[in-house]
Amino acid sequence: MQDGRTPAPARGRPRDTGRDIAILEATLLVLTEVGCDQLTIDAVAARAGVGKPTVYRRYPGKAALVAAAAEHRAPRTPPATPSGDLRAALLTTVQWLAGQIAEQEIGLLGALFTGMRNDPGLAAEMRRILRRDEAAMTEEPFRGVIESGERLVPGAAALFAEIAPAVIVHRLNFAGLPCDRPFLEHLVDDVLLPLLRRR
Amino acid sequence: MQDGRTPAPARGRPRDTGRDIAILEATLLVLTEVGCDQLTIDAVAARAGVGKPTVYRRYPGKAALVAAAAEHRAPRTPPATPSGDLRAALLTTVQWLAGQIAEQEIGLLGALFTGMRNDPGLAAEMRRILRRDEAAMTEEPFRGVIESGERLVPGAAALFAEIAPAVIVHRLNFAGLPCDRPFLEHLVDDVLLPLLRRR
Amino acid sequence: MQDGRTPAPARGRPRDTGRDIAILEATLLVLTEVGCDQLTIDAVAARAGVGKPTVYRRYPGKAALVAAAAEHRAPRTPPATPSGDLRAALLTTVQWLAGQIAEQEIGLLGALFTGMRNDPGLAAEMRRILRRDEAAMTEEPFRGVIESGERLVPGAAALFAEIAPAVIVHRLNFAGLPCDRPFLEHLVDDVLLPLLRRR
Amino acid sequence: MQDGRTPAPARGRPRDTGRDIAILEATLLVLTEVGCDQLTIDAVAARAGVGKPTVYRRYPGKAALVAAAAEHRAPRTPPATPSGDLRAALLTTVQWLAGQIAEQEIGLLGALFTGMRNDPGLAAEMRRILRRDEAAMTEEPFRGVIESGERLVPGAAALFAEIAPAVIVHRLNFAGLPCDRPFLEHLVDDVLLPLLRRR
DNA sequence: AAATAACCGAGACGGTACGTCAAGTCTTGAG
DNA sequence: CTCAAGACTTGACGTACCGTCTCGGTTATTT
Repeated sequence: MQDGRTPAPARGRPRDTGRDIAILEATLLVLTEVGCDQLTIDAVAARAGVGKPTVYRRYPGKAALVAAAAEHRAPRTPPATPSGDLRAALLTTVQWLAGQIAEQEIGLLGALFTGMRNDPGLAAEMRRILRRDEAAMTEEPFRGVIESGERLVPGAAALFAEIAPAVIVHRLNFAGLPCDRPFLEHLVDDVLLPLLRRR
Repeated sequence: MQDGRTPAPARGRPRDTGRDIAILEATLLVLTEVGCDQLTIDAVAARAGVGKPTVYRRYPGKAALVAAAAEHRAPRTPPATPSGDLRAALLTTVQWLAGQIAEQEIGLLGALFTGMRNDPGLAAEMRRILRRDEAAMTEEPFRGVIESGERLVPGAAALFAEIAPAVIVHRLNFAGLPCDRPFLEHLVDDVLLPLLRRR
Repeated sequence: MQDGRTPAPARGRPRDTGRDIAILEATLLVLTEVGCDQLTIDAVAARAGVGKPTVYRRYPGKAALVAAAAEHRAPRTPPATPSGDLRAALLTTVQWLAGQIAEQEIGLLGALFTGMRNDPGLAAEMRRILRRDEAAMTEEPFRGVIESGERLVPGAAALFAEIAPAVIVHRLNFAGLPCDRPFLEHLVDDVLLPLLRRR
Repeated sequence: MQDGRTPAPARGRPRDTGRDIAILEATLLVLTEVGCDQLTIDAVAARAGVGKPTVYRRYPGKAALVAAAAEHRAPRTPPATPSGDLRAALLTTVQWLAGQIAEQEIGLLGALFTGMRNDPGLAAEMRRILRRDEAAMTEEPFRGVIESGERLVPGAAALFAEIAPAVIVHRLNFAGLPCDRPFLEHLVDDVLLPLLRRR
């Protein structure tokens, strides 16, 4: 410890960037295999072919690791929606949304609950990630609609982002029911369209 | 599937009912003190004045114990709502609902995610408990309204039960924002009332 | 209460003698199967088809139970020995003795060590049993010899009882070698005969 | 594979030798305090100032731990014996031998019986230790005697090693009697000297 | 014949130790 | 200064057995 001024003069051996990626992808693999609370740092390190301290040098604990893995996922871009047909656009979006949540978020939710109580900063970070994803996925269906002259209530996109993910997550995790086509049509026809369309 | 005969001949020393209660109440105590994932069976046993095997004889693990403790809580009855005023009734109910979720469900959610992956039966059990509570709390606000002549869409209660808890849980846990008065008024005025009132 | 003279008026139901035997034989079985320290009261009770308190009503613990089981064994009578031939008599006896120790005592020795330190009374009891057995087995070879005119040192039987079992046990348990024919002949020819014969 | 001679490339952090010693000495301490079957791994770990897994990383169980502790003892060298006087030499040696067995082997015998059934390799190991000690202690008394011209039977040392420890152990553990001076003189005068002296 | 008292199987109980597992830190030797 | 490997402390895990007790029920003697 002889010099504190230089921000990062890269003294000694620099970190291997390949390890960063290997760790994150190993985390995602283990996460989907055994779930979040069964995930162990040892397993991640072994899967990534790195030592345990190499993981701890990057992340302070399991929660931060899972958060970083969530961040690392390929950015999820919602499918293009047909302009002019609000119902079809909403249906396409919620269908894709339900698939994403069902497939990928399952392990993440546990990590979120686990880590949030012990580390508020981490909680904020994970919320930021989730919000970014939701924002991306809720802009799409209204892009073409506005041009088409369909009349929507003010703040329709925000309302959609507030309700659609909530109802889908709640159905999957608390009701334990699948988000199949009939349910998604019910969601669009009985909830979203009545709410978002200008009355 | 009912059996007309005695379900169990009650061989051997019967379990001490006092211990059942002591264990469950100790669980609730520890749960609220340290949270769900920090809860240890040893702590529960010590708090209940009971040996560890006495806990394990009743529940196979932490998740089942927390589930049983949730079941054991005094049944939560929503407050009476003013007849005739749908908006006031909804506001009263969502306010109480938000309070319940914020205060009590905190530990349960973690347990739910913890146990769901390993034991589908346990997951079903916890969902049953949550649904029972939600059912009780969504019947109330529509009791007096129907008589009052206010016109509601068909299946209004089910729609309320589908949306209100979902949005509240999502806001608390994923957005990390409090369910304060302005939010609840927004929920009632901008989401629930437009949806439930006959258009 | 009209008669106080009988030491045990046997009020109430008397103990089932069949259980006594079942317990002891189950003890011997378990003892030879898993050894002494792996023996559990539960296993003995289960094997005997009785409840645990039925065992504890008779014996205060594992050590006493094993001691009683040792006592219960069929009294071991050494084989008849040829009169007049001291060497043959000794060889016959040590051969039988080695067989007894190798087959039966293995589990008992552990019990002896286990129980002796905690309960001096039990230790005395077990020593009494062992001594009784040894006494019986060391009288035989000298019965016919005395009449035959062969000259022995005074206290030959005691000397035999002091040395022969000691050397056999030591070889089996500490050296871990079998007491085969060559060893036994060595024991007789190089140790016992030179010692016992009047010089 | 460039070097076949190094037995282990010593990857990772090597074991702390200080812990090895601390564990063994703590084992000996606990052993002499509470005996062998009352010895618990937790107690040893606590006494050594060491975590339980640190003990289990080195030894698979209680028996192996006790065996290693026996091995670790300072090598026990018998006292020097007077040359030329066989009786005095034998008496000195058996006296010391009886003291050693009475004081130190107490815990070991239990461990031996405990571990022998489950792990034949361990049993062999303990026998090796015991034999090594016995070998050391039986060489001494005959060192000076041979020069002195006293005539001994061939294989006198082996005979001594075969009989003396056996009789002493048997008296201590099975007869439950102390190895006091009269007994030791009896052992030397009535057993050892008649056997070992050339007739 | 009825009452009494000890017996019985089963098994719950508090307790103690077991042996395992994971978390997060520290230490080595190599690069 | 980083890396892989792995030893380290800590602490909870879930299990096994201990010896005791409590239950419902049985069996003999005593009244």
